Amino acid sequence: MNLPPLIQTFVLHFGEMGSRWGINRTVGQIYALLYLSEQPLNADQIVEALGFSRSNVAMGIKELTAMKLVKLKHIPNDRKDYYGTHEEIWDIVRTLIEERRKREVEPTLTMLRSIIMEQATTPEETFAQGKMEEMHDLIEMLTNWYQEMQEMETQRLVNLLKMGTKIYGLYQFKDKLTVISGGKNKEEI
Amino acid sequence: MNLPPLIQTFVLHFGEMGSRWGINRTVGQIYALLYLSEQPLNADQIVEALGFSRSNVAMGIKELTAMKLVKLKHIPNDRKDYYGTHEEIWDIVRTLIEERRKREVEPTLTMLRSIIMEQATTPEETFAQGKMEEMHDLIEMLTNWYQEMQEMETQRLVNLLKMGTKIYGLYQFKDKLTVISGGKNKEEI
DNA sequence: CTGAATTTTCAGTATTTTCTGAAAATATAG
DNA sequence: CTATATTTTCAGAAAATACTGAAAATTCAG
Repeated sequence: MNLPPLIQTFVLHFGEMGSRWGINRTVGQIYALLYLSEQPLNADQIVEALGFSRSNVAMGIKELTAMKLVKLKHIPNDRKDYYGTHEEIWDIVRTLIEERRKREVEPTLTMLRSIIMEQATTPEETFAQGKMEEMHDLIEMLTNWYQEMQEMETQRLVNLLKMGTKIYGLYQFKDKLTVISGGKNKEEI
Repeated sequence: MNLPPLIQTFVLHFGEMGSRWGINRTVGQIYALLYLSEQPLNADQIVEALGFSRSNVAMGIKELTAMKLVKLKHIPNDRKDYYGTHEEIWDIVRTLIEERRKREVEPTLTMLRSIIMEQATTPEETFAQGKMEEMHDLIEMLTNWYQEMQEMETQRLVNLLKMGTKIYGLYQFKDKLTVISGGKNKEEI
């Protein structure tokens, strides 16, 4: 590995973190490198920077592409494939969450629903079903909430997050608010 | 493994999911089993239910205890150690997030801060620092937001989540709102 | 087409992680 | 204290995962 120390630290850290999140070290490092790079990089440049085998890099790129975290780009008059990340960081967050939702949350909800449907035959099973239903409802609530956030444009989302729980203060006044905001432009809140 | 099919499905699914989240299959299954169980279980009961070795179960319990997901309990007139999960599901969510924050988010923020402090010597490094700063600020914003949510009592949090983005409609009226909510009980929003 | 450049695949090897049995440590009843 | 019940540790075996080089497939300029 032959990188400016400042970049190397980040790349290594990201590799380690990746392995705690079901992403292997190689893949984490490749992603980190691309994230920090102003221009897209080709596979040989990645090999040069990180010191993995060419085939390992190919596999890493394949995985990142499947996760929609990395996009193939082309440079005029160059036959090589170049790869880059989303430039907007919020798009990265959205992609990450969306992919996990599809691959993990949805299958889990499906599994839970089908178990809840079954007829329990012992008190033990009845209790377990209750717990699973509770989990199902929680996951569904969080998913729905997230889905709404997903649809919001970034700037509004950021404002809302910065606002934090102060917004809850507003919620307490929602009834009063309906009154003044009423009339021609009355809005359902 | 010798479990009612309805419970077994959940336990196996949870084990697989665990491995995508940096938790090993055994640990995931032990947790799932304890989650579904009305009474706390001892290590032998877990061995019996899941078919792992006694030592593997001991290690799994140790890990879950370190993550604060499982608590040691005792049953009168029984020398054995029993283990159970939080009974309130929101406590589980809070614990999960809090532990990841401590183990992953905080070290990452520390690393990013220290890199951002360094003096860049090339345009490449300067660009990379900019990206790292962007990431730092994003993580910090999400963490702060989460921290506020963390402090909220569960029922309020649930209301807020169910409310979803509708709350954003209120935000648009916050200036008007200050007017009516003013007077003796004026509140800063 | 042809052939050079490039990417992808894959079988085998290396590494890492998980799991086990046996032994050590700890706790407690008598 | 002693004996027994129980939990924990840990070195090595087993399994899973990651990585490589070589070969196959694909792409595209001429």
